[in-house]
Amino acid sequence: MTRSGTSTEHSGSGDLSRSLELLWGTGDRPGRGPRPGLTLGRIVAAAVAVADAEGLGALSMRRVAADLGVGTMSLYRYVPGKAELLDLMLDAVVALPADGLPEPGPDTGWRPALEALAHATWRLHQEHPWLLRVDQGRPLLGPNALDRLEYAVRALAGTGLADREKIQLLVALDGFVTGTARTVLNSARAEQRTGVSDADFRRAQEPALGQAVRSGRYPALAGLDEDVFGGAPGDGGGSPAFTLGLAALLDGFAAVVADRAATAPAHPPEGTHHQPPPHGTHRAAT
Amino acid sequence: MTRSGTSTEHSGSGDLSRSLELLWGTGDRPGRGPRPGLTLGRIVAAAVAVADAEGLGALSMRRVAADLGVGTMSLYRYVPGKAELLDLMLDAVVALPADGLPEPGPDTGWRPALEALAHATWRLHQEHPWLLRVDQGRPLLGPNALDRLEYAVRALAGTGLADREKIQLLVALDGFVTGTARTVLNSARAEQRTGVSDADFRRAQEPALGQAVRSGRYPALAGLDEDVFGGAPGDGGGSPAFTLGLAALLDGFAAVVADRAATAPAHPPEGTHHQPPPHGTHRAAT
DNA sequence: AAAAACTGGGTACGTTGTACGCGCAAGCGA
DNA sequence: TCGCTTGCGCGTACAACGTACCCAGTTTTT
Repeated sequence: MTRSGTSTEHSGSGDLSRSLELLWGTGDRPGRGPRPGLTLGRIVAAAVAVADAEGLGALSMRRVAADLGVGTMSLYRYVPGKAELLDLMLDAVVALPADGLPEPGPDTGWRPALEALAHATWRLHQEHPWLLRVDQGRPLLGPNALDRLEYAVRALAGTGLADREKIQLLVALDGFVTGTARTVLNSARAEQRTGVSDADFRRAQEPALGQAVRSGRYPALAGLDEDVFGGAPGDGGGSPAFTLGLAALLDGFAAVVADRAATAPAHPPEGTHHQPPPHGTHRAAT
Repeated sequence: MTRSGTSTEHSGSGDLSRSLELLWGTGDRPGRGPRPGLTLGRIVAAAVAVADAEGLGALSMRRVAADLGVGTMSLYRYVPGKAELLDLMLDAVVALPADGLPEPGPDTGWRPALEALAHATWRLHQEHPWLLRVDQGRPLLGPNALDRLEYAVRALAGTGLADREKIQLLVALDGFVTGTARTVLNSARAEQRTGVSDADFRRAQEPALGQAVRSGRYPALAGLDEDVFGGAPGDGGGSPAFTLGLAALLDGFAAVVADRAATAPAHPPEGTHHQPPPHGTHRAAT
């Protein structure tokens, strides 16, 4: 991998430090040769536009170059390869919504903040359905991804949770959102790609499934109402499964938070600023 | 798509009924020409073996054919294309574990059953890390997938939930499991593919992240303990985030179940067999 | 024996990511 | 001012992919 000609479909290939350099963009022009005719930003934006409009399948280096009116290989002056381009696309797109999320102060609790974040993430995946199809090696933390993380951690600041628990909780929440989003997006994409609607699809399966169910091997399924799988999958505020699951998950989190607050009441859920522990146990996050 | 030569990376291409036919295998030999030298099962098994051992990237029609000692194009006598092969691989692999899951009788509740199912699904993804990388169009329900669904629905039989709610709950649960699995698998795969360990990775990010955090833009992150992201990700019983999230989610489900049991007490959580409603409202699931 | 139906698979095409290297432009030291 | 160095734009070439097409060979039916 990474060695011979064709290889990559994944993000995050070899040169990690190079990726980070691009992500955090020092952007120091050495000023010797001719002035570059392109910018990283333009390339990433063009790539995102292609993916948004026609899906990841249509995203090729040739295509991006053509859209920018340059030769294919010119892109490689700015980006080491497609993998790194995907990393950049990811961070470009995960910026928090401009209209803002409710600021999780000590007055408002963690829950509305996390709920808003979950909905924002859900919307993010609806708007960029290719996000979950990127063969992401490891989430390269760029500025925008850090913004998101910062917001999420800030939301949990007032709780008595240990730092490690906070991260685990956030990973679980993100996993839930992306997992359910994946399900809904797969259906939506299949529908638009094959022209077969969800209902048509179930109708087509009916002969085979009907026979299977009637075989007696699936008694519980046989007892279900007819159209249990129907019901407005991806609209507005998220699918019903998303709504139901999110509420349940946050309820569960609330129990954990209440428990930690009870056993270690040094951290009242309502407090102005705090966290002046002895000293020295804090430092930069990695 | 599906029209010109190269196209597919997704599962579930055009001919849906053909896929179903393969999945449910009528297997009627017309008996005229020479006897086939291969079987669908052998092809699918070989393909799964390749994917398990070397990942989806190594899975090509040429490779599978070579492993079976036949010409590449011979495979197309058995399978319409790679997309359908992937569908078959999926259903082949999602069979419930042979050692069984706790049978959700009226005596034992729904929770241990769903918990066991969630862990089984988690393990499934650990054993076949390529599963979540398949560009699945729509989950083609094969016999094994139906087994899984049957088990899950049976688990919820005793609860007072509406059928639609049961499905939503199960979709949410599956979304959570696959979502968190994806996170863990991405890390693991990145580590093995690039040779950069998780710890190395964080060390490599440290210069960029450290500077970013020290910039003051991320106060909440700056306040975190050092190694919050560490801690045995993918071992044994699931990652810490998975464990924590699953418990929380099931707690939340429990509240929903309790609520439904309270408002419609016609369905006691403990009951022998039941569900003889007037009649006619039931029929096959689709 | 001839015909029909089927299997095996070689060849060829279009598409992908990208290694390599050439020609040229812009700034620096002399 | 000259030329050297550095970097830009990009044409060509290659290996890998999925698979359309088609011919040769084998088995069964008539």
